[in-house]
Amino acid sequence: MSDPFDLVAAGPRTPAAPPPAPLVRPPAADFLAGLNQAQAEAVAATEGAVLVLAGAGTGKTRVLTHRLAHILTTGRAWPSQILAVTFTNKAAREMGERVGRLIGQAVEGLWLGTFHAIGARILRRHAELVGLTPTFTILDADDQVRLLKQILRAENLDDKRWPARALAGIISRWKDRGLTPDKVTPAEDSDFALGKARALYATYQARLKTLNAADFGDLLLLNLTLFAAHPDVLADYQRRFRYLLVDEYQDTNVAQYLWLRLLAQGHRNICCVGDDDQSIYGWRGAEVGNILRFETDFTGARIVRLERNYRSTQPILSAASGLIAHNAGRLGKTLWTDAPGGEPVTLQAVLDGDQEARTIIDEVEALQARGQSLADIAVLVRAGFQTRAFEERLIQLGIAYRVVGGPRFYERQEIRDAIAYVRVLHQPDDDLAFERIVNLPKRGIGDSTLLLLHGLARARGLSLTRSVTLAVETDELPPKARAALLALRADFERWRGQLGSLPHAQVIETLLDESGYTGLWRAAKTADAPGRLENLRELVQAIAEFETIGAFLEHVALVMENAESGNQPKLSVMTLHSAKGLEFDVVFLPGWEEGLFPHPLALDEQGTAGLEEERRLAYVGITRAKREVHITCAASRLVHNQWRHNIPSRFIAELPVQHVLRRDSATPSPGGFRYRQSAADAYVAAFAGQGAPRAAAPGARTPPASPQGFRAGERVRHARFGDGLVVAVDGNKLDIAFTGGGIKKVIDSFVERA
DNA sequence: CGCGTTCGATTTTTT
DNA sequence: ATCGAACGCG
Repeated sequence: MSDPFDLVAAGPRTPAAPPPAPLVRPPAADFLAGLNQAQAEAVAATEGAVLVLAGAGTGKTRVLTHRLAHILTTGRAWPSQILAVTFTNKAAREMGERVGRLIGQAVEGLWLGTFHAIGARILRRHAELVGLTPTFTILDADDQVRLLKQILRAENLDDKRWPARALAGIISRWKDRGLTPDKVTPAEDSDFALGKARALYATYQARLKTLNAADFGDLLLLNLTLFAAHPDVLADYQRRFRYLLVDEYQDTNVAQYLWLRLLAQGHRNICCVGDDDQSIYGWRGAEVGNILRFETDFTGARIVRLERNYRSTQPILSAASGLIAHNAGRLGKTLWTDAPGGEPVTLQAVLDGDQEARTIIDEVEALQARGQSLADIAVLVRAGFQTRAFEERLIQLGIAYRVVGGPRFYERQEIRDAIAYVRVLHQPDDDLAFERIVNLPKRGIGDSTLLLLHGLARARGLSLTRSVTLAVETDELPPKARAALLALRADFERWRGQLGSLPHAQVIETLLDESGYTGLWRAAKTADAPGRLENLRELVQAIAEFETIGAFLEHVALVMENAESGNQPKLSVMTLHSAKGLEFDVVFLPGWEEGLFPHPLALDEQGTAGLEEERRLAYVGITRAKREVHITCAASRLVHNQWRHNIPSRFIAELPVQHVLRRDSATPSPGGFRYRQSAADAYVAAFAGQGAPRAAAPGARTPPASPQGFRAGERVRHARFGDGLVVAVDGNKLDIAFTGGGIKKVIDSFVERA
């Protein structure tokens, strides 16, 4: 059987071209200095395939940036010969800035960006080879769903029973796996619309092509199509990219993996950085398998482990390690730190969500009173709805906070509307954009007129804009609609005419005013209208910074982010997912209950993959903290206006008790409440954390040592089980979390210090 | 065609 | 509870 992943091994080796002269002349800074041994190894291993297993807080970004600087300043490659991919724009930006700072000058010409941005860049250069033009539109999730909804209706499928959203998800997952419609086998068809999903996918792709559009998944998938059909184009990129650098490799999906494999075949210098324990995006197509299989995928790959943690205290690391050790199939890393001391992770039971918010925010105030900046405190929740209780409390007390991961700038209604105008201006055939604005503000062009235009467009194989030109010549339209369309067409022609002579930003400002769109918000008396007008002004300002409207639209679709307002320190409230990659002094982890965390919808029917991903999420949460972690669970919670009663999360019981301090609520309260409070404490004690020392018993907290002197937190080696970390000590019996996975009880005389 | 009411759904998220 | 979409009436 041929191994589909044997591409690199089989590919011809590209002859090496002479290396360029060093970018920066001596004194070339030594980018290996100041790194620990593993970090230096990861930076110095420039040739061949390298996997850097970078545990949380082990200096991953440092390695990435130093590696880039090292390659550049030693003259191994020009910036334009390096491809560095990330998942988020933020990560790409930070990498670029930090490399620039290291080298002492901005690096020009680097292929540094997100998978999607780079995919789009390549695709635009060769668009016609995959049936698009270089100005193709990039559809976001919203456009995608609208389009699918139209297709479902056209197929007479009940879009209530078969929601377009769900279909969008199915198609995206297929694209994540690198599957074009013809490659989806009947067996893989979902039960969506009675097995019609494959056919719908094909229809959708055909529609995209006629719209001259690509969705996010296509940005990579069409690269694969392009490379498969045009080996010369691929060979060109393979020759170009001397060094490939990939961040967050554990989050790559199959399509991204295949893309990397193809591009890496030239010089075969690919360095992937990631952490299998922080893979939390399986539900959107990420394949942990990519990182687990790296050694077999890339022949002769070298693996470097970064395990020395510079972020957290030992109790925090031990708690996290003990928890994640319950996962099977890990590559295995054990984080450690030199830093002495540290507070145990605290665990507290509360009665309900409100009390949880009160308890946590009280603690935030106490921290603040001790001089702790709000900017270094975070509340990390499992699900979005949990943020509400905290927001209410924070508003009530007037504490500055920000909820990370709210609607993005370009997802706001007014911005999407305005951009739809710009899209029509830039590409008149953009039907989705046209539909959005044709009757906004109201011009008397309703569903019936639109339906007629659609019919005409389909019959003639034209775009909507073009069918408007035809329709206004006939008398099929109601006079009012006809006049409105004529006026709109004339408007667009006028604005387009201005593009030659006036700056685009000015044309777009005119467009928004003259179309009546700005007026819509000026007339609106809702509280958010001024803010929306402000956003529109910001948008126009943003346009001015781009050479072309095309470049601006690319930016909006792929890069644009929320403007962060104000620089006053704020408490961060966000989901565990958005917290990945961040760090805080103090981290609060509310909602550790069965029914919420692990989330029932994440637990798959069979197998433990879902549970393990939830556990990794918990691991990500704990490892965000530098100094303090506070976990809470509520006995009852009001969800969707219904009381739910939960037992504490199984993850609580999985924390090594030596590093957990159970805190009983000491809130002075009226009689009945007090009784119920102690009931909540007893409740937690009954289910979880039984062995954990209680805050009420001060002085009894010196970590016990085994007869051989082992203490929790120590790294040990066992002849049979390998390396591990002591997570608990009970007499001469040690609970050890082994690197290979699992916690085992071992007699202390069978292990030695590692 | 536009507005108002009713019904239904509600993990995690980037691009 | 709350938000969004869909349907039906004026």
